[in-house]
Amino acid sequence: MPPTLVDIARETNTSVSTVSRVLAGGVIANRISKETRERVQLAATRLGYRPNLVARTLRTRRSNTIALLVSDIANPFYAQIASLIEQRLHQHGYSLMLCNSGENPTREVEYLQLLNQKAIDGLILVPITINKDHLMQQVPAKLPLVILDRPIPGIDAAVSCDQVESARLLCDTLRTVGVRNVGIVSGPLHVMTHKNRYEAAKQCFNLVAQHEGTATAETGRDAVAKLMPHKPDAIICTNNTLARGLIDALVQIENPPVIGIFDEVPMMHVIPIPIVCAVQDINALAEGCVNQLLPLLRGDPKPIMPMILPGHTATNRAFEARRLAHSQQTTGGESNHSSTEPMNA
Amino acid sequence: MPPTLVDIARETNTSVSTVSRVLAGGVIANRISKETRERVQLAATRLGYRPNLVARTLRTRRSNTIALLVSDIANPFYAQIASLIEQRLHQHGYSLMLCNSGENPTREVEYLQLLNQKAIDGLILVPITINKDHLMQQVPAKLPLVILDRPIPGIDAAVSCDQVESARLLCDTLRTVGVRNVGIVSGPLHVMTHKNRYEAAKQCFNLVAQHEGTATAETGRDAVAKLMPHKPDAIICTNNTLARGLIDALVQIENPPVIGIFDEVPMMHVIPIPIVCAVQDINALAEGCVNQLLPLLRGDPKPIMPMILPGHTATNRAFEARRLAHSQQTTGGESNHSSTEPMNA
DNA sequence: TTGTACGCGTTATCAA
DNA sequence: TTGATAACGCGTACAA
Repeated sequence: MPPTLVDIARETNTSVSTVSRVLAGGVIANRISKETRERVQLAATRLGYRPNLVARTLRTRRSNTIALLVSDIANPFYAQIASLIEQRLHQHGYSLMLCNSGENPTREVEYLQLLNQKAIDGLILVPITINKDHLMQQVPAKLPLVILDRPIPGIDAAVSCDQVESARLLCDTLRTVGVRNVGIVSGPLHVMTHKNRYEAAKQCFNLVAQHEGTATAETGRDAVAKLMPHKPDAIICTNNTLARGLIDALVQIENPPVIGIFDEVPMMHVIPIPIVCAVQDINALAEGCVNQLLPLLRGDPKPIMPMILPGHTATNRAFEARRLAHSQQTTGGESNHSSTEPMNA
Repeated sequence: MPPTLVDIARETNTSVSTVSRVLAGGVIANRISKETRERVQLAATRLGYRPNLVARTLRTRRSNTIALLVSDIANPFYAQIASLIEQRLHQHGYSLMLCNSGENPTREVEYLQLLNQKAIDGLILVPITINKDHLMQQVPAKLPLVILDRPIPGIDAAVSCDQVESARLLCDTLRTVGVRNVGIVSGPLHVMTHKNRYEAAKQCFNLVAQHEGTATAETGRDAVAKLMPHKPDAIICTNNTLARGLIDALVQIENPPVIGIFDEVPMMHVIPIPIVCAVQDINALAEGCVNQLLPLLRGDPKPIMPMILPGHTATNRAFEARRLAHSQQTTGGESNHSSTEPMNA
């Protein structure tokens, strides 16, 4: 059994409250005479005292724990975000409870219930189908909450990339190599993210074929057979998991189309197919989350604004080569594209 | 304020103990008269009662929470494992606390301390430098503990891949394309994993150059300049993060060497450089972890054995092409390599 | 400056 | 079959 306040009190001939006050530190500890204070501290370290955080939580209703509820932690995008968030939170004395909804609304609700029961202090949420009312019904209104990546209208603490701008950039970049007819492979269109991206892409080009399925690599792989007969100039994927499957199947095909991807795909530079991705600044997203959350945790009443990061695109080397070829082929010049920076692995 | 046992007791004219017993369910609930039992259950659902898990934990010393302490959750290898573990644990009613040591021993110890204080029920650990004694000093001896990926001598609950076998397979496969002189790029050699892999590779080939650094993509990138002048037949990386940097820098070079990687690298198939990886069966690792952990949590006294999964290698298409070319070039035949299965993205 | 006593919400023990 | 009561370990209002 680890030592408790009682043990220290007995050891030092004081009471639990005295010990508690000493170990609380700061101003409250200064109300204790220097002499007993030192005696208590000595005994505490000698006994190797560590406060029981469960008891403390029960008493204070604060667990120093934040929940991160994402749709898929296996997705490198969320994995990297999780890593950064964990680091920052740890610096501030918070632990991280990892919750994976797996795009499953039931699991999402289950986890939201748990938050109250476990006295979780705050939540960083990548929501699924949920709308604001439905969400607020599951979660105490006062819970510090930051929405990540998929903004929900009406919730102010949110950080995401400018989806419209991203889509526009992606399409513009595709057009620089003469893309007109596209195929789209998407995840389930009842998911906001997929739907928005799908619509955005559809609006910009002549849609010659599409393939919808679960947001898995398998769907991306299957799309090849379905889309290629329509000879698209480009294939657009509504997320990176789909893209990975697509690319994997596509690389065996001679003269593959250009690929446009919402989100980025690892090792892009090394892939011999022209690719352009709408990348998100993962560092800024994670940083933004934490910076929105911390004031809320403190009860800081300063008004919070949704944080919308600018969109970017990144192209790989094969795409740049294609672009060069295309610009020479058309007019022979005017190569004045705002050069997108290379993606860093 | 959410309703408590007291509220239900008042509402139903019973006592907290009765309510507690009813809601405990199972055999203990059957000792309550059917009539009051139903009355209590009705009130509970009507009030929307949810047990306060913090209070329960304080009383029972069980939090239904497992900690997963990994070296880097941003690494897709651990991210995938985390995802699978989370799913399985969630099925069994456990939550997951995500801890990232970031290969930093201090952070590791900090987190180990927290486990006691938070009444965490079990730990899945990817250890850093720690040896058994040092570890057991930080962690209560009775804590259900499974070591993942980096076995520690003397700890029985462990699941990992056969490192020796993996290394041998990797080297054998490299030799099938005539590799003799190698460069090695490694993470810090005081880390067990890197050291073991380094030694294994060194033993099999003629080492012409090496580069050691932090286990980052940057180190991999830097290695190119340092290793290439020695014209190695192959470059071996002691993990996937290093490999990603290396490949990224290498793809711009004409006539790149073969690459051997401990761990796998995403999108391998699509990369136009010959690659062979020692892959690990992520599903089996995660499954193994949970299967070792659950009996320990139940206090099941059945003896646990370290679980060592067989090693595998995977090659990409470029490697297979090289292999074909090589076998034709040498003797013109005897192409009887146990064909390694293609990697699935 | 210090100590006493209560409450956080549960589970568990002991009587009735 | 039930209820009163004591923990679990901590923080804190109130008293001294």
